[in-house]
Order: sequence, then C-alpha cells, then structure tokens
Amino acid sequence: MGKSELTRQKITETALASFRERGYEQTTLRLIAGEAGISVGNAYYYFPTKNHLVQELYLRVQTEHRQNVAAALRSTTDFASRLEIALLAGLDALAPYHDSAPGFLQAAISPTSAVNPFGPDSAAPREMAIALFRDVVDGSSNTIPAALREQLPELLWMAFMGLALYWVYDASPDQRRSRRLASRASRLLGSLIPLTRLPFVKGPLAELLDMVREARL
Amino acid sequence: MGKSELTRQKITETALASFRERGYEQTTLRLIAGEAGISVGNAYYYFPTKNHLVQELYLRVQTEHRQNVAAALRSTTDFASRLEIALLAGLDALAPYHDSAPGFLQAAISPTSAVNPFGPDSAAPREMAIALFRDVVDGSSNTIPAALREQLPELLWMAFMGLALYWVYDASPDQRRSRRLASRASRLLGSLIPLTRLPFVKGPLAELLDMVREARL
DNA sequence: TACATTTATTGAACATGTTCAATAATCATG
DNA sequence: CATGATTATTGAACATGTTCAATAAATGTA
Repeated sequence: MGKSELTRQKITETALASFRERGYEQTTLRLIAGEAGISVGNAYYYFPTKNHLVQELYLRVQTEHRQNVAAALRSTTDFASRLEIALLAGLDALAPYHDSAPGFLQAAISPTSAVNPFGPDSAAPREMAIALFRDVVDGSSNTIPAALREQLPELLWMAFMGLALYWVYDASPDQRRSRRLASRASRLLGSLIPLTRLPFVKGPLAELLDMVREARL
Repeated sequence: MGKSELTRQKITETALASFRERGYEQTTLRLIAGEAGISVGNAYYYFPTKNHLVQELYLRVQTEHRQNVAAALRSTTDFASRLEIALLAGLDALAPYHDSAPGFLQAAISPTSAVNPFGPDSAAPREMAIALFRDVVDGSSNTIPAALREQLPELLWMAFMGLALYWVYDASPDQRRSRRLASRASRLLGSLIPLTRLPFVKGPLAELLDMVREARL
C-alpha cells in the first residue's frame, strides 16, 4: 500500500472511531488531525469536506444492515415478516449512533451535501439499500401485482428513510417507539396486499404508483 | 414603544429582510448587527440564537399561507379541491425562499433547534397550520368517517411537511413538480375517501389511525 | 546522479456563530 | 436629586470548518 493510501486510511479510521465515540459535532477536524498525527490542511488534501468523512460511516452502517438481515430473511417467506425483519435490522444498525444522530441528520439533509441519501454521491449505498428491500420483496410468497412488485423496493427504502427520520427524534428508551412503529407498519402493509386485487382498489393503486414514478424522475 | 422593544424590532426587521434577499447562510450576524446599527453582542442579548430569528420568518410565512387560502377555500366544498387549494397556497407562501430553502431546512431539522416544526418552540405556528387543515376538512361536504375526520387535520399537516421537504429538493422550474405532486395527491386522497366505508377497508384504516396516534404521543 | 515536475504536507489565515467580562444607560427608591 | 440596582450595549475572544501560499518529499527523466 502506497504511503498516500496509508495516510488516507489513517484519517478515515480515526474519524470513524471518533464519530462513534464522540458523535458528529464533537469530532473536530483538529482532533482528527491530531489523533492521526497529521496537519489539518493535510486532511483536506484527501477529503474536500468533513461530510465526505461521514460517507464512509454511511457505507459501514449499510454493510452491517445487510449482514444483520441476511440470515434472518431466510426464516420466512411472509412479506410482512420479512419487511419487519429488514426494518428492525436497519434500526439495529443505526442504534450505536442514536445519541449523535441529530448532528448526522443535519449533515445529511442538505441537498448539496455529499452524504445526502438522495444525492449522486450516495448512489452506491442507496443502491445497496434498495437491493436489500428487493430481497425482501423477491423472497415473499405473497401474491403481489407485478407493477407494485416492481416499484415496491424503492418505496420501501423511502419508507425506511422516513422511519429513520422518526427514529432520530425518538427519545423513548432504546427507541422502542420506532421499533413498534416498524412492526405495526409492516403488518399493516402486509394486510393491505390482498386488497390490491380488488377492482375498486386497482385504479387508485395504479394512480399512486404512477404519481410516485413521476415524482421520482 | 420602549427603547428595548425598538431595538428588538430593528433586529427582527433587518434579519427578515436579509433572509429574504440573501438567504439563510449569507445572512450573517455581523451583517444584521451592522445594518441594524448595533453590536453583535447586543443581538445576542435579544435572541439566544440565529435560529430564533428564523422563527419570525416561519410565523410570517404561516400567516401568508392563511391569507392566501382563506378566500379560495370558500369556492368549493369538495375535499380534494379544498386540499389542493391549501397545499398549493402553502407552496406559494414558501416560493420566495426556495433558493435558500436548503439552509433553512438545515436550521430547522435538528430536534433541538428552535425552529424545528415539531418542537415545543414552534407550537404556535404549528397549531395555526393544523387549524388551517381543519378548515379544509370541516368545510368538506364529503362523507368522512368520524374517527378519520378527527385525525385528518394533523395527518394533512404532516403530509404538507413532507411535501415541503420534497419542494426543497425540487429543482424544476417554478417547482412545478411539487405543485403537480400536490394536485395529484389531493385528487388521489379524495378518490380514496369513499372507499373508507367498505367493510374490508375499515379494519386497516382503524389500525392505521391507531398506529399514527400511538406514534405521535 | 542532478534536475524538473508532480504529489504531500504544513501552518497560518479567514469567516462565522457564540460567549463573556466590562461598561454604559436606565430605572427605582431613599 | 443621589445612589444603588437592573437592564442594555459593547468589543474582544474563542472554537470550528475551510482555504491557501509556502515548503518538503517523492518521482520521473536526462
């Protein structure tokens, strides 16, 4: 490994450790530089912004989400159960960062931020996350209309983003309220699936899917 | 008016004008102080935080939303039309600030921020906004189940918060995509109302309302 | 090897939100 | 009015993310 790569890695590791221990705001660039044994300016030679360091964190959380969910998903083919598993595993992956979640949220929410989950810089972890929800859908034995089945992964990912937002604000012990919301919402969605085949539901559903599709582009 | 009140007002007016002209980030406290003819420290004597100055802005936007909507709402008793009117009027009230909306969003999103729309400091404007959506519902001639009717205003306000979030990211000219989304969503919701009386829809609806109620507390 | 060019690294500087001790202005009260 | 207390106001200081000109180290080339 080249010397350059080594410096970069030293910065990344130091930053991630500090993010975890001290949270976003307390993790100062002078602190990172100090612990990594380099100068502040040197850190900026490798990362154009503090937020670019958060990207690494985003990726790791994503990876752990996947790991948490992989085995558990094999236990059932029921859509509601699978969705619940995925959502709860996602909350589990986030859990260590709840204390400093507001800081990270603030960093992530700006449209131009490198860590905005909807932005171009986050394409990789976003695709990973959507793929995870595609697994949830694809492994379901429920009868789901084709059009819905196709859009569902992205919709579920967006729902998870909403859940994560709720979770940031959730002050209940161990964020139990978020977990309960995830469970109830999963079951509710599951119970809605059979209704989608009713004639007077088909129209509104198609309209909903088209509306979302248009809004997404 | 006491001298103290005068200073406070001078600060507020200067800040609001600058927010409008220059946006959130470009509106610096040294700039406000300079234009208001006072010192930086003095501004902090009246407002504990830059974000507390944004509260005033939030209130004015709210007020204008109400004004924009009042007359128009008298033109129809159809729920979908009334909702559309309210949502579009809301976007109209926000329009002048779209350029600098990301900065304001960033200021508003933190749970501890004074301008977080869900926080205690924003109770007044939030109640105003919910009351506006209560008007929308109360003036509708549609047949709406009582339980839904009761929770609907708050649900619609939350939907509007979601729409506003979408609007922040909307880069289409004049934010047409946001307006189109508002229209389509209004009509879709309107078309869903009659379905709520169907027997197999009643159960899931009750569960949805209860879930939201529990999540809210 | 000597030199030129590219890549890394440094440390000081800047702008900004916020804090605070010092001072001025105002006010209440004898 | 005089004086002590309260309220306003100031300006300098601090911490932080970020920038940048200067310098060192590494690398390619003759």
